Amino acid sequence: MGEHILVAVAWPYANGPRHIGHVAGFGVPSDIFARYHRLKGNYVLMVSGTDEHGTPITLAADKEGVTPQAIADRYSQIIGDDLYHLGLSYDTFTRTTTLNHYRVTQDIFKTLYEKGYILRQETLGAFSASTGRTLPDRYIEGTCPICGYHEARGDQCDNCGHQLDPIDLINPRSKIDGQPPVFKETEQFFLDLPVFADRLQKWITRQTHWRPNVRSFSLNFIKELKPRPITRDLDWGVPIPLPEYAGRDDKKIYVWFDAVIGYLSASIEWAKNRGTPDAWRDWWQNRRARHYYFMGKDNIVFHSVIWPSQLMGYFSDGFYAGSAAGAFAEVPLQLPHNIVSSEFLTMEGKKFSSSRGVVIYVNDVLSRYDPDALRYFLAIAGPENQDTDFTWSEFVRRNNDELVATWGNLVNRTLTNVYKNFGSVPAPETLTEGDHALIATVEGGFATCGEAIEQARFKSAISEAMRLASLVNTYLSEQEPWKVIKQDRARAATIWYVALHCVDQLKLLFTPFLPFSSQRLHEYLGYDGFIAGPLEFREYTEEHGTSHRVLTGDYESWIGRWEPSSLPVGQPLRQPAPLFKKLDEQVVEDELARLMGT
RNA sequence: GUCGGGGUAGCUCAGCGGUAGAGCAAACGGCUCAUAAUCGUUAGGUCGCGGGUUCAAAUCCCGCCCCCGACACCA
Repeated sequence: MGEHILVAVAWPYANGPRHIGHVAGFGVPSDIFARYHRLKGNYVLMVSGTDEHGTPITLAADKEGVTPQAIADRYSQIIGDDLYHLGLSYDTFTRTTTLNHYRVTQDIFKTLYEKGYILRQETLGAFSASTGRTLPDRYIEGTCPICGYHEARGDQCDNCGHQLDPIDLINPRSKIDGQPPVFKETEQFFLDLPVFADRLQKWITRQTHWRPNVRSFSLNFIKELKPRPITRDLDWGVPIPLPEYAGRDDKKIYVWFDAVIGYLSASIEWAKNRGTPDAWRDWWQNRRARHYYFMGKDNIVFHSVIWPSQLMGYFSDGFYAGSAAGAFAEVPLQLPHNIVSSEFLTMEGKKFSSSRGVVIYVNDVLSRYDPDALRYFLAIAGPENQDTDFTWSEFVRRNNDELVATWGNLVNRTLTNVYKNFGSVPAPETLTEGDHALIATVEGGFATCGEAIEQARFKSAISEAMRLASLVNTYLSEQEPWKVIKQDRARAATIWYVALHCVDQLKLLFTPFLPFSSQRLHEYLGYDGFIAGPLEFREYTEEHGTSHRVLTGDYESWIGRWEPSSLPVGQPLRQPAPLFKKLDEQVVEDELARLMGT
């Protein structure tokens, strides 16, 4: 009786390695959510990929004298590796430069165009004198016509704060090569957002389960909708699928229009790769499916307004949705059920900034620390409701004083005692009232933590699991089974059985957050099989001959369930080892020195 | 500038109309099975500033200060 849950995760932009702020905002939260729903027995489809079009990638390519594709290839590889090492369990993590993605994007563009939702309009654009490419407003600087500030940007003056138009700048010049930009008339395509305004307004008004800031912000945004340009004068992007643009390389679909389509195209790719090409419809053309989108606060409206408009316009038409048969026929593509946006992570009190060296890359952290240590920090101290600060001393403290001391130590003291004294799960005698009470409280975590995760309150969920772990520590301190065993071996066996049973429950409660250590614990407890198994990369070749790598996993074979488990009495334990590593205080200094050095 | 979010104990954060909360840090005590881990007790805040509404405000309203984001061609 599982539900169909689409977990749609923001697409990291492939112009560099990603820092921990990115995975804090949407990576770890979305993975917690997906893993939880799989344990619940729901049908989860978790998709994302690298976003590989747009101006910044072309600039990086120019700078290095390579092709945009080469830049995208390099960083797609690095970003995919990061997500793999962090254990983010995508069903499909692909890329926007696949043939499949181009086809889906073009079908949506073409369908919206034919249905009259895309307008054509002449606009005045700024172009680089040297390359002829579009110069985005923010890449133009000049003197502010209002305050005279010499380094005002084309979109805004940082000195007086006024919004500007690049044509108004005095002595405008390109930030890239210093040349004055060339202004000329150029045709662009616009998504006619105002025609969706009424439907958007009614739809969003009904979404009372959205976080209040997302909902009110979106409602406010749609009060002043204007047609939005969805093409750019660039040679890097998805080609415009109209006859008059066939073979032309000067105008492409805008990166934001195609990036959100990735949620759909990746789902279609997943189904195809799996050999069940229509399976994506179970999520996208199933009125009971629920779609959850995870992203940073900077791109709420792309998910709450613009992407829904694209979906409303496409509806049940076009090549993909329109080819549905049977129960899926005429069913429109489903709109988001919830938009889970995060705030931002800062670093030692400052905004992350790659160019200024204020940055901690994911691969850098994972080369020295366990993924669960980072996942723990991001889950319990991440920017869920407000900006939060990452500091190395806080990272070390959370790891040592909370993860290691409370949960790691509970597991370690329990396993080493039982392994040494009994070797297998000891048979309990009659449980006392207190024993039953503790078990009931810990098992209550499936309801309380589960409810918090469903509401995307991840900090609250993992805090509750930690609280339950410390209750078991208290229980052991009070019961003192290491003393009891000297007089009453049967009672000591019972106490250790109770503790071990609780550890077995906590293992499951922690699985969405700390999959690597929960899997190890699962094995120490003598179980076989995966509750959180390995992820894998698979290579897929498309019709035109190029291949790309997809991050995925065999999640259907995992065996954990989000419900109390019964540890079999007599099950032999395996030789235990500490679940987590305690970090030396020295790492704080070392890491800070490393930051200064970069 | 306009709109939205945030400013709560030394630190990181929760609470968001009804006698100020958690974790860590601090002080004291217990335990010694466990990665010198753990358990208990105590201490610690005029909840950014100034007004207002209310029997009652961290919580609602108004103004101000500071931080963050959006404001359409950066993603």
